[in-house]
Amino acid sequence: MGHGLTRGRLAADAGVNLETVRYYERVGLMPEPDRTSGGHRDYRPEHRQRLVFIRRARELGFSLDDIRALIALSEPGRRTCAEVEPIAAAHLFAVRAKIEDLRRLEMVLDDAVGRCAGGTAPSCPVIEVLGGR
Amino acid sequence: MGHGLTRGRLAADAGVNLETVRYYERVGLMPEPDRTSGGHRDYRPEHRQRLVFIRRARELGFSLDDIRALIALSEPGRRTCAEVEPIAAAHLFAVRAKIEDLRRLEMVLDDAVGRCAGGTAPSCPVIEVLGGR
DNA sequence: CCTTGTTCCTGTAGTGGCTACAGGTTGCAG
DNA sequence: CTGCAACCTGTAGCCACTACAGGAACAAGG
Repeated sequence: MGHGLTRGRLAADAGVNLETVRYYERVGLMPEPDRTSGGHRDYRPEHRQRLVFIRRARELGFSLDDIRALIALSEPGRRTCAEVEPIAAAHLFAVRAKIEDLRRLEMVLDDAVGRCAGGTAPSCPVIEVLGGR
Repeated sequence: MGHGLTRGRLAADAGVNLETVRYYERVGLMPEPDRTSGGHRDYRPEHRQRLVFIRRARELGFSLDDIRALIALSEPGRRTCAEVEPIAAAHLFAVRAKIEDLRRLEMVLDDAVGRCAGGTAPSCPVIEVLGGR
């Protein structure tokens, strides 16, 4: 009955899990599509574009709240850059902080694991780092 | 009535949220302590040591499942290193993978934000990266 | 037209690792 | 003995999904 895309097709096309589509609709990230006479969702190409947008933004680590804002700002007729930049810059900042955190923790782990590899010591360097015994 | 530590005291000493202590007990990471006559938890120093262990392991990014294993392996009388090393090494591997992911994404973001800063362009590089318009 | 099998529908519950709240009891200091 | 802080329990919420159960609709083959 529908002449557009089914939910399964849309999800596959955009590279997103089937259930995730319904979730995005529920939280207001995806607009409610038309329905077939039988009640099945009937998507159009703009839905696919929107879903790909969301997927890419998620891959870049933006939160769903950020993505809501980015979607609003990507509507035609907006002078976007000035409004988009702070969101992206804040996220970039957070990403860099996360990298720093992980690097510090990589060093501690690497050191402990390196000393661990030695052999059958009576106490383990990894456990020691954690304050055990 | 209790001559040990209260939950609040334990949590503060170990640098952990009050409610988190109860949560760790619920999921079997912290042993159930004795109770006062009135039903309040009454912790002893070994509880604090355990909680600090958990907190440090969390800071290093270990999952609660990993931590359960590490705790078991940190019991006295275990020849730990050979058994601890694979857990820590696997985690180190995951941390490095995460750093790689974040670095890739940092580059994409940095590039887009850099081009964004330019000014009042008609279309925004960040939005373009995401496939919008 | 009818059957078959896949996809879809809805609502709900679970994941990890907490955190927060409500409504009530206990502990302790003044 | 009063007052209030800290505790008690159970439960719900957070994020971003993912999975399931029980049933209806759709597309293709006979």
